[in-house]
Amino acid sequence: MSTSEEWTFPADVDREAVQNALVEWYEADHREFPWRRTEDPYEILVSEVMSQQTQLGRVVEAWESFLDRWPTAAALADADRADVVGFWTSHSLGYNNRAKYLHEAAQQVEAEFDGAFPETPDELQELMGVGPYTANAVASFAFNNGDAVVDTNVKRVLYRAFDVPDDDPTFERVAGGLMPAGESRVWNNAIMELGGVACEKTPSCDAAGCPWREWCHAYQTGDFTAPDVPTQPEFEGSRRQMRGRVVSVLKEYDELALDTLGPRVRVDYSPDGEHGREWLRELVSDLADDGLVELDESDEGLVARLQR
DNA sequence: GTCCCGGCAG
DNA sequence: CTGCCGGGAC
Repeated sequence: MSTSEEWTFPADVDREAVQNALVEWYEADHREFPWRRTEDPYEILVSEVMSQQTQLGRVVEAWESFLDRWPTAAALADADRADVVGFWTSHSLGYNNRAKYLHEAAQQVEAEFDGAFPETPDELQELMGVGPYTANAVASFAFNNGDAVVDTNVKRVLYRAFDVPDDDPTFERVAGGLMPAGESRVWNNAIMELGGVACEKTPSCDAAGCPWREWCHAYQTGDFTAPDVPTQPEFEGSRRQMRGRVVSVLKEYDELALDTLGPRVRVDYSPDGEHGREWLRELVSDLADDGLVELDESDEGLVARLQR
């Protein structure tokens, strides 16, 4: 195990051979995803946002029908927020905030970039919901103009193959240094493919024909430890689950009084109980602060609806 | 239970 | 830097 100070790429390893081996391995065979056949930055951004914390297999259908409904950034920018969030929840795409971010990003492209999609990682990061990973991914896959992406896959691969210390700035430096200049499109696809089908948590080096076996520190030593990924809190019964239910229920109605919404969110809802009106009002109020839900006074008291 | 091509707000 | 954000698949 090495430390992060002065970590340098192993001197006895031929970087160019490492690069070529991976690119050739990728080009010989890889999974076909529809977003790997487009260079439209909007279409790629949609795929990247959907892919965050959601398995790729489940994204394919959602991606196609999302683009069917909102084919361009301009079309999405004109959509109602409620429709975009409603689509998100009905396709079980997770974190509804990401639907809002995507909607906002589309509006930024129209308003701040005059309809011309940004092409550099720095400009892309100005879009809502786009951080370092997504910016480099879109710049790479749409414009072949990105830096090395660093996600949990890439970290795991570098950590195992070259014993890179588990430290974000080091991962970034090493990933950047390993990427062949001007080839971000194929490279970032290839290294993430490696993490996805060969160097998974439980690795399949031989079965997947990993192209780095001859250099791989883990393959040599048999120690396939991976960097720690913070384990997520329990989902069942969580606040996140309840938020999801609120959005999912509101999608089916124009508006709903809190005491009508409550029982559809929790079977044990009772207005004055522990998980009652106060609890629900706070939950919905936070969703309102997030821009996902609206909360209004009416004759029947407080009513909630998806935010337009 | 654990994983999944992160990012935002405080 | 920390807490938080959904939900299906395995």
